[in-house]
Amino acid sequence: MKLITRDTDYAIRAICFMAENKEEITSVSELVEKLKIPRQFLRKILQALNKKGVLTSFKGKSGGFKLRRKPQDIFITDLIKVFQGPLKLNKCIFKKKLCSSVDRCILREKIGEIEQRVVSELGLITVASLLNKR
Amino acid sequence: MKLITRDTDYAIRAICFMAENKEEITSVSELVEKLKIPRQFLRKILQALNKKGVLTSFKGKSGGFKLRRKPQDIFITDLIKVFQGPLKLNKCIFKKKLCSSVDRCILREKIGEIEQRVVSELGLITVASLLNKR
DNA sequence: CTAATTGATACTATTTTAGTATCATTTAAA
DNA sequence: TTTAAATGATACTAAAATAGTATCAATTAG
Ligand code: FES
Ligand code: FES
Repeated sequence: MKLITRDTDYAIRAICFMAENKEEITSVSELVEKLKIPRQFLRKILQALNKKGVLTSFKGKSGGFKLRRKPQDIFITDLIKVFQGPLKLNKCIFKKKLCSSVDRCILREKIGEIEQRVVSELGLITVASLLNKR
Repeated sequence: MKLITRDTDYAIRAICFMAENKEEITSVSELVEKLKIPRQFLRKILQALNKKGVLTSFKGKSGGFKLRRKPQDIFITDLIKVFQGPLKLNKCIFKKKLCSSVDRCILREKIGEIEQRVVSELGLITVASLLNKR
């Protein structure tokens, strides 16, 4: 049961690197060298982050990527959403068929509550908060 | 991001059925008919539950399965563990490499805390609690 | 002009989840 | 005692999600 998949993971690392290393523009080549992430996979990830408005991209020679927002305004949940879709643990497991003859399902309710918790806890974590304590 | 996979789901339904329907022994055939779960898949699931001590099995004609414990003593987390292994959201995503040059990782800590929450919330749900409100 | 870069897109590989098939063994009951 | 209905064990297949690769086109600093 993974809360964070590989692409989200790599995205977090890349963004942390870019946030620390204050050069305005960082290229894939530099990230590959420093973080040892497979090149094409990382490219795909950064392109997605660009499309979703987390990064800005610069084409051509000496191009690369740059954070579009400040580290304290980039939430881990944003990144999870980009790669893993909306943060839902829920998804009406029982298709409303069985687990309640009445029209409410205890298990689903409970999972809904848990989800709220997870979302709100995760919702507090920003890229900046991952860097602070270094 | 699924908190509960299909096999766990089916296990819960089957066990709820067996808990309600107070006949001592329930056969796969009956469950298949009532719950519309694929036969072989359900068999595999019930066999696993038997091995893990949740159910007892009875071989031969008119055999089947029976709850080994009372519904209030069967926790959803037990079932999750049977099919999905230990309840961990954690798994040191960053392999201790990057996200802290100091030797602690904020993200991991946070996820650890969230995990505790999830586990303790889920830990309160029993099969009995799913049936009560009908 | 050209080498270094991103954009777009299609493809492949691996792992996890879901489901099937089959034969052996057990047992209640005709 | 035979037999049909059950589980035990195990190996197999299918589908979906995750992880990663390959390639060519467009852009741009130098
Ligand atoms: S999970 Fe959908 S009705 Fe219970
Ligand atoms: S997740 Fe392992 S060191 Fe941060």
